[in-house]
Amino acid sequence: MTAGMESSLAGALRERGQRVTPQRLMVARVLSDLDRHVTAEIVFDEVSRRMPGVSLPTVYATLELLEGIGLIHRVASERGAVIYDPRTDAHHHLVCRRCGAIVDVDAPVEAEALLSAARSAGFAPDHAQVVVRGLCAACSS
Amino acid sequence: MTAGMESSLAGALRERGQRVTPQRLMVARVLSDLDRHVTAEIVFDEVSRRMPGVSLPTVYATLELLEGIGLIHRVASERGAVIYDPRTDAHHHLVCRRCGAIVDVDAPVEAEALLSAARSAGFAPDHAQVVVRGLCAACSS
DNA sequence: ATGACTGCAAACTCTTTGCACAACA
DNA sequence: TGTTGTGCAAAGAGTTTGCAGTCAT
Repeated sequence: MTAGMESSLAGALRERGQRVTPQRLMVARVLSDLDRHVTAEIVFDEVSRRMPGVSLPTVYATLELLEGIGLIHRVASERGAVIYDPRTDAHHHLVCRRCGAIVDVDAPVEAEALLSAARSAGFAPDHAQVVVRGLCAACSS
Repeated sequence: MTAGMESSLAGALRERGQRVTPQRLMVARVLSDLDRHVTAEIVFDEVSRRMPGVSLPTVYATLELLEGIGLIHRVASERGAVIYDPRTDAHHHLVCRRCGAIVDVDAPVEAEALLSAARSAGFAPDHAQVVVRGLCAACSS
């Protein structure tokens, strides 16, 4: 039983003494509804459809906020635009260096040693994510 | 005994029927001399110092070429600019989501299962790289 | 000789910033 | 009521593209 992203966000904001605004809630709702890799632009388009007038800078700011809270992850992106992923459970990504396609992979990877090493170095890790770069099926033929 | 990046590049180019140009060789030489995470801009500056007149688009094209050959790796980048890494042996990266700092980590990670899964999906992987996102020591205080 | 590569300049995309107004707490 | 957050517009950074001329093969 997972709390919706909207309520998780609301809780985190109150905890931090930040404001719960309709724009932020809408961005969270759109992310959990779309439930796939998205760019700021994609989120903006969908948010605009449901709540006209929300600005692109607000969407960017909210995505950053959600990442800081840990409700979404930022994925290494190929073609300029940053990709955000509403899936925060353990999984990894294949990234095509030619077309930029990003595909989920659910094979397990033991990265605890890496996270420990990170902490020893004074680094406060959010999460470890494997990025496999290469060519997708379409681009390698 | 590792072949210098320049000669590796020259060999790969001849094998592919592509041209061995002084600009390409210089980009390779600069990368192996700098021997650290670099942006296209950094490479361009150093190449320009040694061989004035080389253009930024040529540097971009050559970096892409070198990545395709496997002589350098592209690293997930935080702040706009793409980071290239001349180290191609197994290692991973800590990325600070606040200041964009990227630090090497040499802890081992078993990613064979992931690479197999990638191949099964028709994906032709170049390499697997773990990206640990979080806050660096300076930014978490 | 000839086709690939380079340089130049401009365009393009994505993202951030500054400032005035609005609205959550 | 006092900030924090938002919208608007513009700027900024990084990268790519088109084209004419050059050069490796």
